[in-house]
Amino acid sequence: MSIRQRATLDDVARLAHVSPKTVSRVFSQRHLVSPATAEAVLAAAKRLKFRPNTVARNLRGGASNTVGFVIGELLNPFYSTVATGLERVLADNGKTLIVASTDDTAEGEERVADTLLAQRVAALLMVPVGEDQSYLEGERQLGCPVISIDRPARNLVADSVVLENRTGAFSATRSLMARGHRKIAYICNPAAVYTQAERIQGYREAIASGGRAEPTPWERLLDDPAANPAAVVADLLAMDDAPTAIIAGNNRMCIGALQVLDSLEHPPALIGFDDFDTADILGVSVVSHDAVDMGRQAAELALERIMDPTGFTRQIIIPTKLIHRGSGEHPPYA
Amino acid sequence: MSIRQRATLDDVARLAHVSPKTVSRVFSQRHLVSPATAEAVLAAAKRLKFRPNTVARNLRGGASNTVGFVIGELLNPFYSTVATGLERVLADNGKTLIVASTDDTAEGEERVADTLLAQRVAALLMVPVGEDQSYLEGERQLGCPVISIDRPARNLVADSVVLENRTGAFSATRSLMARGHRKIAYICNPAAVYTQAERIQGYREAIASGGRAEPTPWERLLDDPAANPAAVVADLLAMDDAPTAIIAGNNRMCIGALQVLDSLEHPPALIGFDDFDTADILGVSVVSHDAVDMGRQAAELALERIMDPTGFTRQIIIPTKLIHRGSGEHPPYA
DNA sequence: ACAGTCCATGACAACGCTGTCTAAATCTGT
DNA sequence: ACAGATTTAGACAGCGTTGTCATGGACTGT
Repeated sequence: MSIRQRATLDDVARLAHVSPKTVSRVFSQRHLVSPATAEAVLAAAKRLKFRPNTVARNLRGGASNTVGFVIGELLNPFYSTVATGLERVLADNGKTLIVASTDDTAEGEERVADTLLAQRVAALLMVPVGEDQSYLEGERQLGCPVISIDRPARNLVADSVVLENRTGAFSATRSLMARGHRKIAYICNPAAVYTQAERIQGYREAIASGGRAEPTPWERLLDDPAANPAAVVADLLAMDDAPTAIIAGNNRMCIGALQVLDSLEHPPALIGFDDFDTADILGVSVVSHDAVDMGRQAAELALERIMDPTGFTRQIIIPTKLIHRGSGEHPPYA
Repeated sequence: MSIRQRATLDDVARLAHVSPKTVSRVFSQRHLVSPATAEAVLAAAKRLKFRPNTVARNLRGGASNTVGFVIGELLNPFYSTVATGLERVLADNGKTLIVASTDDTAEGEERVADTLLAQRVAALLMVPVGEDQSYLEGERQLGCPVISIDRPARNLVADSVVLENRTGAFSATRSLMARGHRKIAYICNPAAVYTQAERIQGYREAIASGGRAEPTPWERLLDDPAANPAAVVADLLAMDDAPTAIIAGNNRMCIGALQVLDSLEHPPALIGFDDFDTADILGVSVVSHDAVDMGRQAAELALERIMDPTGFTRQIIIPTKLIHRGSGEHPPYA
């Protein structure tokens, strides 16, 4: 249980009878050291269980090998999937990923961003929650690139990686229309976020392309986190003029809808947004996307900006794809 | 696009006409500074957009506010759920979480552990993959606590947080037996990991308690990552003496089993291990656990060890709970 | 044999911050 | 009004590393 002292460059240097700088070179620019010396240094380092201190290294070099990811909640599979993609690319480039979650509040976002910036992350990746990211503008000017994921940052010059939401919703809606559906519901909660706004727009564009100009009476754009998805769907189906098809704007609504539809003999068609584990078993058609790839692209964008913080910002759009599994392909039972 | 210089303590000190140390105090021991001075310093800091550098602070203090988590793959919901619990507790205690994944290989594990240790994490949490973690013994003696999650570390003195695997499997098996099942299968892949070994033992103990001494003919303990879960289940049910109930040792096997059982008129009873998103909709009974809590407890253990690296190591056991949802409660159709 | 190169190594300061010690100014009680 | 305690602030060094520059010896070509 004895706690020994951690060996430093100087300790190794002393043992190997060389200068600290030579030891430093062995661990970072080996080619500048003669093989014999290097070997002696390595032997000494091994004996002392020496391990270079990245933190000190970065302090001196002014660099940083960490990248911060500000996330709503790691529990949400979407975030953790994106984080997977990030981590893979970053690890391949010698960077480590620091994850911090915001509890999905704007204050939380600012607080954790602050913590990460104090750690001098080389770049800040985030899924913005708040309405305004202008508080990061200073840091960006100080050379810390900000990459916004899933939704664009507001009031801030930042690169972003987003989904092809509108097209995804458009094609889901069109697919239902092509099968004869005219009364197509769109349900989501919360609705007041970028992704839903985009999806709703895609949905409406598709409906409009079929001749209907005004918003449909089957839209349920909620903003109450406590709303019960199943109840919303049940209400919808109890209407006089009930929809024959439902598009669920996100996973939670989709699973809520499933709970209701399960017990129906002639359930309405259902298309979800965002794929989930058992969707194929359940035969649920969804508008899917590759969240790992989203993370990957975001990380690559970050690495690029770390190299060159100047230059125009970019927006990368990740494609979505309608996957037919049955639930979205049956015609209206009317 | 101009990149300004980042302000340091000294810059702020100069602007506020005080010594750097005073500025330092304002940001860490405010009560030792007179209110007037503090205010002046804060004003100067604000004007310069100064942000204390945690890295430099830690370098001097010899401490660290980061904790590393070595993980197989963030994509796996179990890992990301544990990470959630970790992150919550760590954030509450002013620490940030660095996540690094190993691709589930022993070499990967050693490599990323090395990277994290070079970052001087205050503690190393890990889900061990390799057969031997003795390579960490040196670091532990150097004062970096190691906490092993989900499985105990091998050849290393380390605290650990594991599930009540054996009891979970035992009670699942007994529950099936109580409903009249005598031919109970246990399927898992891979089988050569601690958690499965424990679960299998619990299963066998339960079977033995019913009178059967030797291993059952319905065990399918695979170790081929490429094995198709559905095919294994189909084979099992095609036996002359087919089982009337199945216990799936993990999520993947459980979902595989579902795919087969779905099409059967009289499916065998099924109990899975580890809960999943749509298990309630699908009516799948499972032995469940609270992975967030696992993370939480691991983090608390880590914090405790950071405070006091000496002292006896502990093993925390997280309870498992059998959740009845239907699939595991029907009697044998024989 | 001699200037001009090249190579291996080292001395020194600095990265941004804080622990430790010291000094001066202010306050306390009598 | 004075010793002693307390408050406030600064000087200095050092955390573990590396950038920069300097040094000395071994090479090259003529």
